[in-house]
Amino acid sequence: MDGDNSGLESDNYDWNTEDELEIENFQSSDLAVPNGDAITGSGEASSSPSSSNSKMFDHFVGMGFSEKLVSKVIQENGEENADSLLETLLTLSAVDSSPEKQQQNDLDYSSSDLEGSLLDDCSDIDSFSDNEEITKSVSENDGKLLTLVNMGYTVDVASVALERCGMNSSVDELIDFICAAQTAKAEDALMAPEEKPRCSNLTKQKKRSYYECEILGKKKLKGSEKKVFDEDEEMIHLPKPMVGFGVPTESFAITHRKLPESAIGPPYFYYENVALAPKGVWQTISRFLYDIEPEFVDSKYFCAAARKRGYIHNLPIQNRFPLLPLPARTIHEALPLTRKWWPEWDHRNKLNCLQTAYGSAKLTERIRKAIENYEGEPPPHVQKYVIEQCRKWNLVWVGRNKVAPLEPDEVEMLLGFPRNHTRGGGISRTDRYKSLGNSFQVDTVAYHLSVLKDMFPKGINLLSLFSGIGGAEVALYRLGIPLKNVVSVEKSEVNRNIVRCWWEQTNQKGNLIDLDDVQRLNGDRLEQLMNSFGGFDLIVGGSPCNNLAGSNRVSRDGLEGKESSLFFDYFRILDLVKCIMAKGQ
DNA sequence: AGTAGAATGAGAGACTTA
DNA sequence: TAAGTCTCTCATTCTACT
Repeated sequence: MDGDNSGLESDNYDWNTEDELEIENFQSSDLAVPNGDAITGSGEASSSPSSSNSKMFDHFVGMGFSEKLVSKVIQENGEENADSLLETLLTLSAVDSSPEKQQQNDLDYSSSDLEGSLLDDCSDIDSFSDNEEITKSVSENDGKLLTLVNMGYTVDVASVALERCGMNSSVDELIDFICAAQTAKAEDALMAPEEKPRCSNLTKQKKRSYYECEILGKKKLKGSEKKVFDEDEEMIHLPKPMVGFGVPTESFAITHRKLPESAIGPPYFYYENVALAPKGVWQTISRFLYDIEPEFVDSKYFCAAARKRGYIHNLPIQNRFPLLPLPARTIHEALPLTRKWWPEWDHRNKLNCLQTAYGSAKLTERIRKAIENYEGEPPPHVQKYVIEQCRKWNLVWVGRNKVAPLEPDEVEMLLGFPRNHTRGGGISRTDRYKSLGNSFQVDTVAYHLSVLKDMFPKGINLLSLFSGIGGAEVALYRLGIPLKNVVSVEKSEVNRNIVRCWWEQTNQKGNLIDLDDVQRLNGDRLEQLMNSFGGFDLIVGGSPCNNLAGSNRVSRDGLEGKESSLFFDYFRILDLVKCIMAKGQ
């Protein structure tokens, strides 16, 4: 430890939340949609001529233009050029929107409306990005209107916001206005008049718009303006060394931080994902999770294997303590039997990240043969090949010239789980590796959660989302924090069985409720559960990393990817719980 | 049907060198 | 300082085999 803590200072993060900047990025970029599909300029409408008419019509009506206006403009201009159609519609509607008419408009659209229009708008936005003249040709207010429409708001909504906030208002102010109106309306619809809790989702739609900006920003990276964009948009820098607010084995520690008002519990929450996500992902996650700075930690400071992860939580950070005994932190300590066979030319003392795939027996055989071709120490090129493969697949030495992948029980041990935690119950070896590879490093998580022990001597109620094999539950149990009621949501049946089995084996006194799908966990169900035991003390979850992880060559689509977009369900549920608990107070 | 083996790079940070 | 090199990454999918 060189005492260089600069990497941990707050200026190591760039929390540039300049709305205008992001909106600019948004405006001039291609569009992607939450399911991960990029929408190309051609658009669906033009790709299916048979339904072209109705689609173009529906497309603009769906954006909020009146049927009459759309019909008229299509009639006059044809439908070949969606860009010029939109321009005409925007110009006409801006002129047409009298204040009286706007006052009557209801600031009402559902999230599906937003998504729908976002989807539908793609071709237009893409084209706009290629045609700066169009943007320049409209007036300043038309530009703001266009920006809002591009972001998925209907023309009516955008017009009303512009009218109410005044022509000099910034786009950010306009978005704030729309968000506030939506929230007020949503609360009216959802809550009884006498009970309207102060709900943190006041900023939800705004945050959502940030998310959309992020998608666009990312797409832009792939374009010709990459360099400019990189310069303009400072990304989060990972701290070096990656020890978060502190780890037990290093002297450095930050013990105080100021959380944003909206971030403060109850409930406490704890979110986890891969540290090395595509650029912009952690900024988005952080913005959704109440602007809390992520704590990036490499579990190599806790055990013998690296695991670079980011954690966002609202837990206190002073008086943390580690699980005892402290785990072995070198390969030789963790796997003493390997020491005998470890060649001098293999200088590894830490394993790389324990992933879901593992080295094959055939590979280890090839390595053995490659080494056995030589007497004594193999030549440098062979050494290089062997070391390369060993690092790539986390192979360890188990005999003379013989390497092997870690056994599942060794992975369990390295990750802080009890031996045979994932064994049995009909799970295959491959699936054990997969479940373990997707799991928490228990010692790391427990260190962060340890502050709860004094606060909840009688135990906690836990909501565990994306539970996997129960890393959070195991961490809390090993900390000696009683688990009173645990609602565990996990899609994989074998994983649910593993947690259930562990629950029974450890003679838990509490109540375990397991559910299978976060997307089906709605407000009613949550309220019902929370009413039965009085709310959650802690909400833990590491949402899927499939579309964020560097190992994924096929679908590293970012936070809008098929699985990784489930992060938004984590946020949704967290926000719901906050609302319900606020209501109950 | 279930499992293991193998092929499939990009992206980004760390580090080195000119 | 800039460019080149090295290193690592909670994965996916197809094929062959039992």
